[in-house]
Amino acid sequence: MAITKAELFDKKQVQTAEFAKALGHPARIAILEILAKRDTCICGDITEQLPLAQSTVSQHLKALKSAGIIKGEIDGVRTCYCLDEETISDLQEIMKNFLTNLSTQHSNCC
Amino acid sequence: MAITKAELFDKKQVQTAEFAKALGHPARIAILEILAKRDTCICGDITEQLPLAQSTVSQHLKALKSAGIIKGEIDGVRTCYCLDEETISDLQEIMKNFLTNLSTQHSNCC
DNA sequence: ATCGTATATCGTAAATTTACGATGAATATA
DNA sequence: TATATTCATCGTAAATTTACGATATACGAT
Repeated sequence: MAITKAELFDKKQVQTAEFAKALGHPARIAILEILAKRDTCICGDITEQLPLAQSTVSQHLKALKSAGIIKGEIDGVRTCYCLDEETISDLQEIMKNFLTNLSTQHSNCC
Repeated sequence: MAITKAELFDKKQVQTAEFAKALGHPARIAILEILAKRDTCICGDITEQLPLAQSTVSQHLKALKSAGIIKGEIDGVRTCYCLDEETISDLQEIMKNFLTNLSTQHSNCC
């Protein structure tokens, strides 16, 4: 079962894992980089820049959105996507903390 | 198909996503934290500290190992796991770069 | 040589992910 | 109003992930 026993872990651990998971696909990394390159919101042209079908891109966008990393606003026919700076700050903080905790000490190992 | 069209993306993007994916489960986050808490290597007691079966923990360890984030050395009957400081440095660098690139500028959005 | 312990691997089941085409809903344009 | 465009969602298929128990392997201890 791909049931993740998330409830058996720390809230913090679950949150860290969820953010990491949201970044766990090259298409989503690429989407975030595309959004970052712009100083304005972006609509449909995301799909054109990726080697994936429109519906697939839409799915990845949904994943990023439900992780809170991007925002999407409807603007007429189009949907306007951009980064959610606030969540990205959190993400940055969480990852930094997690990773620096990993990298302190550890001398007499393997 | 869960076939990730990884070859269609940047090497850097694929690497970033792979690292993120390796961190994308609370059990793996927990394992890394357990390993970090020790200044010595750790063997079997990892399983005892997690709400998962031994075989499942072994699978997660394997995932972390093949991402290069931990090392495992056989020591008699037991296997001794510890963090791979070098990869963690890389990981830190990669994540920092990626995330700070996301968080620069972006004013006139949504 | 046998027994017990530690850990990896195998087999399996269920859920999830990734991907695509087709369809639907909403809006802009002719 | 009819048509075209944009994007989300549905249906579906295949691969992967997560999880477990059972088994295999390898070593240490008796």
